[in-house]
Amino acid sequence: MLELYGRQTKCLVSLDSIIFGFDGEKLKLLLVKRGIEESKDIWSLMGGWLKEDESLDEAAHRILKDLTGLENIYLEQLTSFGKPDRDPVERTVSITYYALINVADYDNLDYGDYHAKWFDFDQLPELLFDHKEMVDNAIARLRNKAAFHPVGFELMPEKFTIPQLQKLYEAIFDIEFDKRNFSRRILSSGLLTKLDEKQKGFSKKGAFLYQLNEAKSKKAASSNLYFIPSIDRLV
Amino acid sequence: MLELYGRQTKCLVSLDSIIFGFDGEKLKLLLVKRGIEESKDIWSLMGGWLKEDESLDEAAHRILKDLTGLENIYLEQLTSFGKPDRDPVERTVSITYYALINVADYDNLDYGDYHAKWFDFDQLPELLFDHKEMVDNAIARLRNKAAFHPVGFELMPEKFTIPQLQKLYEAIFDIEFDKRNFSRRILSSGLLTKLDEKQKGFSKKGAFLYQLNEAKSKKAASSNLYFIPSIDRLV
DNA sequence: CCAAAAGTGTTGACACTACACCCATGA
DNA sequence: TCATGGGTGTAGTGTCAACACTTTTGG
Repeated sequence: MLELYGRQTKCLVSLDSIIFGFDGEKLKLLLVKRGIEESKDIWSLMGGWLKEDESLDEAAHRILKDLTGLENIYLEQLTSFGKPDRDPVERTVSITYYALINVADYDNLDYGDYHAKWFDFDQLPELLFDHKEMVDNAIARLRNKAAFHPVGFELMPEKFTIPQLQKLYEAIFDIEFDKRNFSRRILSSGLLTKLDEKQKGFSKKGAFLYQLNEAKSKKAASSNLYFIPSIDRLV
Repeated sequence: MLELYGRQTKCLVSLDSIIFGFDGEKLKLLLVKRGIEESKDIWSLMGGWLKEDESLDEAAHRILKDLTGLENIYLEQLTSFGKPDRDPVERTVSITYYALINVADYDNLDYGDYHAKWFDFDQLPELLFDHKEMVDNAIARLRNKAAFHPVGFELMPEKFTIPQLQKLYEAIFDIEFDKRNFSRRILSSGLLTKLDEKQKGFSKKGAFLYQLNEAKSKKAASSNLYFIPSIDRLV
């Protein structure tokens, strides 16, 4: 180390979480209204300050819970942002996290004073500070991850249909897939268990419901076989 | 945001860089001896504190230069580490960076008082704090990246042979490749220009030297085609 | 002349893309 | 009965892994 601890400048550290959701049709992003003086009408990521005795992961979880009530979400760390003037009020280093959740499981979000709200990912409002850059970074990482790992299931309800899953991947990558190739690929992964039920109310024929095979998907999460065909050059 | 800026705790922020090197035979890691009171004999990553008016990237570059003299290195941000007790002296959040350089280009490193030294990657000494964890994280990222992008060339000298490049990839992944498949894959990428010279002094026959085709490799760096065969399940 | 490393081609298996028609049902 | 979305199969192509022998030359 170059210098002693004593004379170093300290700095605010914040955690900002990018929460992706899926409602069966479109990719969504969760945002809150920041409750402080200026920028009252600007939407923002779920952000807050790192406290004395918590780790980064713990802080990100605590902040998310305080702002939205969401608990036990799998958050993954992304990039740190630290330009000296990124927060005009005071210098802050911000570390981003992201998560994928199923919108239907968490639709009661008007929690506290923060008015968390789901936005269509392709119609985001203006965002605070450099939060747009954080979101761009996160979607890139999500695409990359989704191309090689079966992360999509985290966004689905417990029981889901293949066409629903396809819609999700189409939303993530913003392209369309051939449904024959898509279902072949997904089913051949062996991660899904076909149920004896069909989805009601959406299509007339009804699509079979599937469920994630937990045991197999644990294994698959750690490997890096690529998961979605014709994606390798898009990530 | 949950609370106002004023009453938040500030925190030391440090940058730690993991510098990988290759000497034609083995994968190397650059370490320095930390010059402060306790842990005098512990090797450490290139670390230092974030200052008032610099961005994270700028700080990482400055620190690397101060400790080793290395300049104009391409550093890429990795993960942040922030357990409350990770640095026993005082709470510090550390953001890691990594770089790939050719050992031969930077062998005059006994710079200042820091005694930067290259270690064989498979024979690292005990490291400071959680630096071992940082290194594990970085090698995983390097493998992932190297499997899909032609990053290996950054570690090679300007002119190099295919067998040398193969040794590098074998060092990174710690496995062996079939040399026919390896050279076919590398050459078919079109990134290399064959020179009219052979390497002298190593083998009796001598291997042809190649050079990176800069124009093509710029393009390839941004795409995500996977680069090294039979690697997809290893990353 | 021999040891040591360089260089080179083929084949079988598998995986991907492209593509079109029938099925089941609710309205 | 018809409109809507669900479900399925194949042929062609390309890419990957596996595999062994010849070449060059310094000692």
